[in-house]
Amino acid sequence: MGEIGDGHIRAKAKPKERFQPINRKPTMSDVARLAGVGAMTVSRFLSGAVPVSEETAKRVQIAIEQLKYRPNELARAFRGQKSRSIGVIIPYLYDPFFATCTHAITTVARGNGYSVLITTSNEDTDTEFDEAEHMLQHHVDGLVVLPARYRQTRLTRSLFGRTPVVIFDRPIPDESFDTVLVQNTSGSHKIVEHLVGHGHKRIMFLGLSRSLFTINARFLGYRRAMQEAGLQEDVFFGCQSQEDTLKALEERMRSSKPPTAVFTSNTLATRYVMNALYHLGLRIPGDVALAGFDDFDGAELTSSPLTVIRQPAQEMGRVAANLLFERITRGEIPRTGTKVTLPVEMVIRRSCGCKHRTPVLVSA
Amino acid sequence: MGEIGDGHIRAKAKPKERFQPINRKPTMSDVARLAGVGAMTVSRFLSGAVPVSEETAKRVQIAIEQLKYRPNELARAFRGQKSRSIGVIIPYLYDPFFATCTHAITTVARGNGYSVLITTSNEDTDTEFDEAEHMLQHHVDGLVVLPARYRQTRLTRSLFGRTPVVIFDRPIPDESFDTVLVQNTSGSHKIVEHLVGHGHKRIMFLGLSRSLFTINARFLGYRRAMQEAGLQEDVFFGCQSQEDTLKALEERMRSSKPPTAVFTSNTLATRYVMNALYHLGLRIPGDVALAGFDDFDGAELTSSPLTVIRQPAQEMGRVAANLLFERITRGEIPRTGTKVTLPVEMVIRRSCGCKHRTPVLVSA
DNA sequence: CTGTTAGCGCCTTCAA
DNA sequence: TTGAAGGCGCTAACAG
Repeated sequence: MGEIGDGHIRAKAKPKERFQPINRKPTMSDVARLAGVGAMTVSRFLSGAVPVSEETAKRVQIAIEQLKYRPNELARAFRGQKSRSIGVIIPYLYDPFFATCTHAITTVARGNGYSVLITTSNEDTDTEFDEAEHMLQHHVDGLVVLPARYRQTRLTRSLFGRTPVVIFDRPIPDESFDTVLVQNTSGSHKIVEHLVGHGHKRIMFLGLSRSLFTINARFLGYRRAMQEAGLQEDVFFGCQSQEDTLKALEERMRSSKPPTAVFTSNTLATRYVMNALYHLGLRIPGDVALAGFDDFDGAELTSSPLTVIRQPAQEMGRVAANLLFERITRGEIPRTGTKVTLPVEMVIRRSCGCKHRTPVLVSA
Repeated sequence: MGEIGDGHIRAKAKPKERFQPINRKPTMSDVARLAGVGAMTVSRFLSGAVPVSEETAKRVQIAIEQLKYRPNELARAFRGQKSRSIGVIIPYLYDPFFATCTHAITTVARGNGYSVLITTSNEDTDTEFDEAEHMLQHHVDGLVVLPARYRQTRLTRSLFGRTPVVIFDRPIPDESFDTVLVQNTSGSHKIVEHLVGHGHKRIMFLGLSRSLFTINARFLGYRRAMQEAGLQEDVFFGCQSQEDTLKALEERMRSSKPPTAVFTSNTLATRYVMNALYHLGLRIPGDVALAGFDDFDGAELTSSPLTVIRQPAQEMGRVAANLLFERITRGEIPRTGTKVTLPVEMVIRRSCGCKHRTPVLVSA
């Protein structure tokens, strides 16, 4: 008793009701009552934007601590019509490349005082659509989407209304979205050129499917490099599984003109090919040289450290997030989205035939 | 004109205001007005819990589609005092193990109609604390936390109040939290036993620091296995970097009684050791056998496919999320949390000296 | 089966 | 510098 604010309990409060009724989180007016001020004063104290007298501030501060008051972000978001959260939709979280991008996004978001709502589409366009809906219902202030690749995307500008969206890693037809990509084509062009430089004439390309944007773009780089060198293409699409890859590779290697070098267009294909080569008893780079698109943890530990094109995953995430926050801040949706294409690097190790003991980086 | 509901526009509506005023997302009452019903009818139609006449339902349905109405989850959450979202705090998203766990958590969450708010602590206890605060302000209905390991944790039951929390992978002192772990000790015991079975007498242990729960637990498994075999320990803590690891390993390998086998207690140590051995010109398993805790993508591609203990990352995530949702549903916070310890598997490849061409799984 | 009222916690607006 | 009123969109509780 005798506490500051004692006399300010509203008359209509039931006798048993103390400052912090059990089982209910303290609200701003609880704090206000305890501090003997109006709720608005507490609000202003919290926002810091409007001056509050020192004396009052102290009382409010004490009340907040006493009640362990935490502002209700839900109410804030509801009231303010903005949630201060962004959504991220990616195919899989366990893909190291996606995870790294996402990590960068969350870091930027934190820097802007934003929360990140995350979900996975499992590469399914329907799931992706549903999750986008879900995020919009949650009134995220913006979205970063790494679109699922199978079937036709269902993401359109009209779905998102005035909510900014940044499309990531794989473009979608709608021109109005901001998009962040990497140099898929010139990267693979560079690395195939490197293989050509080693004197290879028969360089095989392996990939999952030409219907995938990134894979196709990488294929085009390979094609261009081969054409420029006056060499004949040797292409296999269909690295669905270890078995398919092995079968395809075995057939080619047993042919009269087997490839002397192989270029794999993503990590999975690289893995499959390495296993297949091991299975076939072929040494890298002695029997076949190997180079791949996309670096991965452990690429330096393989029997022959891999030469690869490295994508700037962190940078991609950062750029995408910054682009998004710019849009959120500006509040305007462009008719034509910004397209950013980030450079990649070639990491020269030994699988291509180079002799370096340590990796060499080359911008591509 | 003549449209159903035309006559129901409230008189007080300004003349220019049509059903969907530009630049404002449609609300439930917009829908209600257009359908010529009360807002509650729309609410009930949406919830599906209370019957609505077929005729009315149709009108509401049409109005919803016409306005492209989307329920405002923010308002729902605010109103209902629950956000239908859970929070996940992990050290790094780009750690494949963490990412895989998180993926499983998001999958379970989606199954329950929940959203996932995710953030990273960067292994910093202060960041972790702040982020936990932040999530609580967002009124998440529950949290899964993979605690940062350095310094003392600042997470306590009182911080979270009545919000359920599941602690993950690394326990913290507070007994009241539900916790999901794996068999760190018995897993490493098993794999060291396996090395002993190969006839090794001098088996070295390498790890980052004994102050880390998981590393210490794995060390204890090593210690027990060595004691049981009557062998002498050979331990190095301090695999901070490639250099430190190389230095320590080099010294031991040049000694009069060099280890004939090495057990590494996490992926990073494994990587460092592999690089170091390569650098020292030692072959695996010819010169030194190697076995590690924690499997990783590509472990089968290394010059000598690695024998490892595999943690059930997906399963861990699933179990943790399910535990959390049980608590959320029940709504009661236990005095003493449930402790779940999941089994691990030994994946026998060739780095230990086994001759299998394909991996062999052994429960540990 | 349907409508009305009230209020969740906060902050904008207005008044003192 | 401070307070009071009102309403964001939704739904529980209570009529009808």
